[in-house]
Amino acid sequence: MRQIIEERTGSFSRSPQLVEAPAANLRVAAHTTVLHEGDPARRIMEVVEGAVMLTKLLPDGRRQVVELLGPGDVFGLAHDEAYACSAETLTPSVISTHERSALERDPVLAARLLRRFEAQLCVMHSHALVLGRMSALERVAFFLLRLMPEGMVGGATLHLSMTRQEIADFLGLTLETVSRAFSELKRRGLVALLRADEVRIQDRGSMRRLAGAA
Amino acid sequence: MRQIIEERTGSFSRSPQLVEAPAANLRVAAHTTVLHEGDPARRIMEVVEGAVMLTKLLPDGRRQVVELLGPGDVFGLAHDEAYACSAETLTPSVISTHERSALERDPVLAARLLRRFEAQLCVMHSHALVLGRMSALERVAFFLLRLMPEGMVGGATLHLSMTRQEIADFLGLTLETVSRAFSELKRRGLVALLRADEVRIQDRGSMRRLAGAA
DNA sequence: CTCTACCATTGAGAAAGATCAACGGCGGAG
DNA sequence: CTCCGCCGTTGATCTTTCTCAATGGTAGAG
Repeated sequence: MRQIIEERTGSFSRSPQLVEAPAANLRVAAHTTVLHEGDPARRIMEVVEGAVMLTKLLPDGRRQVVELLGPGDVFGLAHDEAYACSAETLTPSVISTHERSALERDPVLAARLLRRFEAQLCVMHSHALVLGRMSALERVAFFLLRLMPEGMVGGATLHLSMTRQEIADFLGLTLETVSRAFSELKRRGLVALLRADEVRIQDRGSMRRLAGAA
Repeated sequence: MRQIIEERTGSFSRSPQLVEAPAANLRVAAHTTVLHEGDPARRIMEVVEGAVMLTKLLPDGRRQVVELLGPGDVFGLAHDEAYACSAETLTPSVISTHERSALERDPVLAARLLRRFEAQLCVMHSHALVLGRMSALERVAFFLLRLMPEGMVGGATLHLSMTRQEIADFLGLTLETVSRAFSELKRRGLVALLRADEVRIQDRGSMRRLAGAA
């Protein structure tokens, strides 16, 4: 896996204190595992460009995609010195990495991470509501609204860079249930499927109602 | 609700910069709603003593307990200037509150919050795995292990300060399913129920296996 | 151009959990 | 002390989602 295409020292978050804790920018292909759950947690990372998913596994192989990340989001968090999640790119991405020790030395970095952690924690709270209390159809509606930037015009079509299995692992469903939910949304006219991975939201109002005011 | 019993200016995190952003410690009775989802987010809070649960509601009344907090944990997070969750005490608690602006002025506070956010984000990742991929029995086992401090001796009994409904709302189940799971764990000898809210873990190994190495 | 993965869709049957309902116990109010 | 109300338990049934299985589409390799 780890098909890191390019690595260069970062022009990102450079500051006088950072002499021995350099930031590095990685350019990574799609479908690359950037880090592994359980590995020693040496660095903390930010998505600069692209999309990354964080996953956790149960011993028997059940998988949960715990978070979907875009530009600005932070990952590589540690519990007991080990990464709590694996991270895999969904699209070609640029990732900025920092020594963990830089957190104590670089207040600008620390402040940015603090703001971002707060945002990501709020998103996780919403996701808990989705996973704990929403039906399959509601989950898929929520997922599509979350991907579709608010200001996006009605005509624009959304490209999904996830398979049905990945969406299912994110929403706590099976791939068949996700597929059925897509078909149901299409049948109700809330959504148009140009291709399996090309979606247009037709009736945003009904989608929002389904997703519980997302 | 809001039965605040006592308020006093905090001896907590006092620092020279904090002249106009004082910390305040609140002493709060059990079963008190400390803040409401949607209210303007003016302050950020830390649990000093006691236990707090964060909840979110869907428009039709379905509820999810998104996080359980103990001493050191932070809440009062905001999305768009409004609290993302309601917060309710489970036991009599002491809560320290800070102006949000203190975050920019008090680096000690900011550093503490950064560490805590990272820990809470990791816990939320685990919880997503629980909600998305675990069976009812596994969820309840996970819940009990999470409450039972690691070092706790076999003989010690755990007091649950949550009703079956609250546990269900935390685990994404119904209260009946939670009750059945407790009975099943008892029947299998993994747990002893002295009273409905008094539990002893009898077979920690089997519990850990059920909970997927929690 | 064709073949071949892989991915998505759809259907039928099974299982887990939700819902509806009745009963029992414990604790606080009077 | 007794009553009443809330909470928990258990049972029966129903719904949703999972599981298993077959079929169809699409994109990349040869």
